[in-house]
Amino acid sequence: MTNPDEWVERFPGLSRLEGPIKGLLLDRSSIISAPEGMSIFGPGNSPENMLFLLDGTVRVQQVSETGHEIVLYRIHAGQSCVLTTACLLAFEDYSAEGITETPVRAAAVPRAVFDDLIAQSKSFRDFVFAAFSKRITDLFLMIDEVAFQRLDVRLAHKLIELSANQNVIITTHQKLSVELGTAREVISRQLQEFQRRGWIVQSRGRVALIDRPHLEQLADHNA
Amino acid sequence: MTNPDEWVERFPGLSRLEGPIKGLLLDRSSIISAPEGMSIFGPGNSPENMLFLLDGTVRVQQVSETGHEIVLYRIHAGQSCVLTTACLLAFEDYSAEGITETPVRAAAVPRAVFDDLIAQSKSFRDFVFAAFSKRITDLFLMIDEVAFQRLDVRLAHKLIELSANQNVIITTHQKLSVELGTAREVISRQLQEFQRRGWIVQSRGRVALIDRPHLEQLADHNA
DNA sequence: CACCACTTGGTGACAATGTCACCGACGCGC
DNA sequence: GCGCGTCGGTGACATTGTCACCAAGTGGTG
Repeated sequence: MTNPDEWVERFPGLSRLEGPIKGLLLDRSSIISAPEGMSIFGPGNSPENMLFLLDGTVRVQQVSETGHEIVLYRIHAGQSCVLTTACLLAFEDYSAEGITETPVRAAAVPRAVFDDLIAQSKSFRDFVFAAFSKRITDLFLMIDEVAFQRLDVRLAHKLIELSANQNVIITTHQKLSVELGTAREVISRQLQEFQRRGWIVQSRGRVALIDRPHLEQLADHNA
Repeated sequence: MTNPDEWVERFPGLSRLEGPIKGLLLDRSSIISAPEGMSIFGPGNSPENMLFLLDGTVRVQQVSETGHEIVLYRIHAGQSCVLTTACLLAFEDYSAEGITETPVRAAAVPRAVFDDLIAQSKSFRDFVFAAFSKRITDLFLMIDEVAFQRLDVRLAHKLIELSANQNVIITTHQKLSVELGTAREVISRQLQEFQRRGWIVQSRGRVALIDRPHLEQLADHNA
């Protein structure tokens, strides 16, 4: 029941669950996999199950009526898609979409089991509400950024976030513009400016971070 | 237990609750009031209770580190502050604030009772999750608007929303700029343009809608 | 009433960002 | 090689944000 090999133990928020609850979760869930670049939920594709991500990341993005795209957030290993799933169930016609950014493994929990868990376990309730709360406060922050933050600051921030200990980012100007909800030309100009200052070096489909301290200083500017 | 005078009956999402659950909710909650213009939650002011709004509206807005403000959403009679409260409890240091826009009456439910209700009633769970989901999808839409929608379209939309069957809106350019997360000067210019077109008439602290059809047409443009 | 402080709104110059049309360079399959 | 799609660059222009400043209204006070 508390076998340390089970996936539940690797979830920071779930390892503290009561023993029988863990058993229920393990018995009634199944492990699924998906390759990179696959849409796991989106318009006309509501999943039947609540997903708990074991490995990989899922990018959640949105396409507006004007044709513009923007990345809303990412779901990483150890987090759940519960809120996005819940939104899909509640409002069939919303436009967000979840796409695997890497090969992904996840535990799928049927809705009925999910509801049982909520009813029976305070720890599980706390986990779910914490996830909702975190997501909502993150969305508040994102609104603030999109509305008020300068683009050079946001871009520097995003470069550092995407680099994740590497000094080279494999991406295109187009993809970066979707990350920030702006136009490709704007990204091109900003990256040119960063390169002129000697902070980065660009090549086709690639950005190399040369002067991380300066980028971080700009990124922290009023953030 | 199902007395039609009780406040629960006036909540679209709660009137279908099981009888004993209604009783618990009624017995363990208390009715509170607040005057207009009061901050009912915000930084350094976490409420002890979950609130269910009986009368009035609460405006939730945010102040960024740059000093800019933006209105995130409103809570109307028949809705709950649950998610905002949950966020406050989970993340003490977030910057959103709830302000009464009218005199307000609300039912206050202690956290422990709230947790009991979640555990015991599927209907109550559905109510709470629907509220969370609606809020999150609304925030998605807001991000889309802030990032991609033209300001004239957003302003026309906001004027119609704020007018609510009246043809006169009592507000200032400053307040409108906070609604849309932009600058006062920008609002002034747009309203001048609307007035030049004969759609509105401005006076100090007041906007009169003259040509609602044209405003609506602009507001629906790509939305 | 005069005086003062504050709010509200107007204005022009300029910066930052978004939009559009177009171009050349690169990579890939044939 | 050739064609074709992706990637990035560029200039002109529109929209929006920022800043400094001003003028008119509003309300309080002596």
